[in-house]
Amino acid sequence: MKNLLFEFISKYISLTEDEKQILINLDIFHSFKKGAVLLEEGQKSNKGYFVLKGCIRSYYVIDGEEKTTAFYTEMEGLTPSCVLNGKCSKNTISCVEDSILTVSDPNMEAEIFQKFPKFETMCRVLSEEILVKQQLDFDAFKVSSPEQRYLNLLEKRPDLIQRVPQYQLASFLGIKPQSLSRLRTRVIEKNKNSVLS
Amino acid sequence: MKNLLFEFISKYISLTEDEKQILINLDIFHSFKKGAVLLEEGQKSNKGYFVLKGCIRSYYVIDGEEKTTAFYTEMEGLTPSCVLNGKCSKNTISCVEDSILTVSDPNMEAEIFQKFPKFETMCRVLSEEILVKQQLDFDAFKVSSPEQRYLNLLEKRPDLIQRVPQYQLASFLGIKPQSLSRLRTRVIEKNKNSVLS
DNA sequence: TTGCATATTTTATTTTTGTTAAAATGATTA
DNA sequence: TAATCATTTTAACAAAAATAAAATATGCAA
Repeated sequence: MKNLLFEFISKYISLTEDEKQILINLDIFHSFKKGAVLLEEGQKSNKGYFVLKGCIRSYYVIDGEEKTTAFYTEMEGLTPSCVLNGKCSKNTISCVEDSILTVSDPNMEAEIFQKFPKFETMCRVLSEEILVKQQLDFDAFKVSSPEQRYLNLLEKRPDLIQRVPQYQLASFLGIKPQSLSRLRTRVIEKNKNSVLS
Repeated sequence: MKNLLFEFISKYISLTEDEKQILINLDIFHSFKKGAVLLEEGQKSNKGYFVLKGCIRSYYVIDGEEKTTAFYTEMEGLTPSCVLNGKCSKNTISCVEDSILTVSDPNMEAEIFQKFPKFETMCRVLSEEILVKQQLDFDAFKVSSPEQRYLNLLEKRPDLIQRVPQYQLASFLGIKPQSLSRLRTRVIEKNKNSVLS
């Protein structure tokens, strides 16, 4: 598991064995069972997560209904908003599958950044990359119809459609589960026709 | 104008006069006329922008129609995706108003980061803050109806509704100009009733 | 200033999604 | 296995958005 993390880090900076050992000594690797709650609505937390294996999701409960807004899978990281703004969380973070995650907090980061400035450089670069990626995702969401969003998801993250229940995908796509069900039959119908012709 | 920038920076780090002078010497302050294009679709660029005064927007041209996805106003910054991924830009960045911006590129950043590591810390923190803020915006967008999005914009960025043509706001809200027009009359109608009762 | 061209907003018709309710299917476990 | 709970599908109807077309506003040149 550790190697997954170091392989990922190696894309940005190179670490000596000593540096790796220091990271390991921070005891950041943790396993969670499917359904485990990492952050509960109304609570505060200073923990950030990085997915080595598995899948976690963020959701809000609005008028008694779960609204899923994000999924994080292998090699994706998440810092809940409450870590930075100190407010109570409006959303819940939980594991969709059994997962292996790294867990860290600002104190640990400060310690590492002080010891290895290149680690802060990596985090800056990573953060900027993710920001750009998310901006593109947001753009695509805005300019697309629900059907286009579904087709786009099918292309870009086909695994999610397998790993995650449809009613969670629906709010992730900004629509209701019933609409997603309808939309899918429509898409399948169209494909039939285009294959025939 | 310079003071606006230094005031902003002072929220994150403190700069000596020498450090400020070095920043000024980089010649990052530039004025642009309304309509000026900062980045054109299909082009590459390594320039990032920070708005000191004015307003710039990002838009895509899809099937001959402009789809506005973002506005940046005072004290907001933008790094186009092509700066990081090196690909041709899919969107256009242009000035909605006469604007005063800082313009920078990765080389300039590298130079500053090397001279003042605290500057890189600021950029990391800023980037993480913006990332969290954008995630919250994206979440709110997903769980809201167009009408709720409009009301939310009215509350959070009322200036935009004054500064920007309605058809640009529409795609920013993920709908067509026609729908926004109808939606507004609906909202006004509701307000009438609630004022009467 | 008028008149024209373009930009922007509004108004009708069609399509899609939301809503509510219920049924069908699938998974879990007592 | 039956019983329960979770998830997906289907149906009917209301509401909202997309599409298409018209109306209005704006900027600019003669």
